[in-house]
Amino acid sequence: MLHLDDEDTLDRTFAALAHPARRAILARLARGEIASVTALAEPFDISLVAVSRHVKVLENAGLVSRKKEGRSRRCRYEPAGVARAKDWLETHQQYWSAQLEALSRYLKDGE
Amino acid sequence: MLHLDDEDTLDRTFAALAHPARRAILARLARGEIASVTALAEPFDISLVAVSRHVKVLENAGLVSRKKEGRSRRCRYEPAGVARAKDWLETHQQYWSAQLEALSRYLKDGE
DNA sequence: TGAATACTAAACATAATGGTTAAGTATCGA
DNA sequence: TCGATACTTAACCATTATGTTTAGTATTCA
Repeated sequence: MLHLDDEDTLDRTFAALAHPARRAILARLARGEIASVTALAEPFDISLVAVSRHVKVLENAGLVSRKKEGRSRRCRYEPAGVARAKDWLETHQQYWSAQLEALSRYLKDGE
Repeated sequence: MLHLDDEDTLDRTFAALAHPARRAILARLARGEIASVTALAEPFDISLVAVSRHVKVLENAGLVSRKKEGRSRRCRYEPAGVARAKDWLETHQQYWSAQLEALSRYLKDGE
């Protein structure tokens, strides 16, 4: 189950998650809502242009997809992106857990 | 916001994870190794100064801790940071799953 | 057709990131 | 005490990120 995940993709994924507005947008879409850019922008004090670019960052990270529908865009959650980030974290968390006992022993001896 | 988790902390955590060198350092420490900055820098082509700052970014995000030990620093993995990031991802993944299930029921029942 | 809507793109200012080298601090070892 | 070691800090530079405003494109509606 060792998938050679593209480092750049992981970079873009974590970087996309590192901004509160983008996390808020993603959280909203993750609830199942399929929203336009204008609708997504509504809670924010920043310009629509800025929100549009936040959505683009999420899209480039594979966390969100955008489909043109008339003159608006239907933005939707893409579960694969979040799964990718979670997988990376879990891999290393699990590895750590497996080694926890050995580490614990080491710390006792070393300190 | 709704949850207690500091948005800034989450920003720093995800931002810290968004660089391949920092992920590599974190992955190494997550295996249980407690390494000096010099040891951590060894596999990289960048300067020790650059690595030292990467470790600092990880430290500021709560992913790693550094303890002075003689003239070197013992860097160690801090599980809380990774857990924080994973929790955020899981929360929103679960939201989506819950909604999906509800939608599925709705479609089956026709109401 | 012409105005309004829902964006996206371009151009710009400013701040943050990530690298460098040079200099400073603390500790160890002879 | 003096030099080497293991860093950190400072100063600098290039690039990227995030916001702005203005302009452009596509679509809908009167």
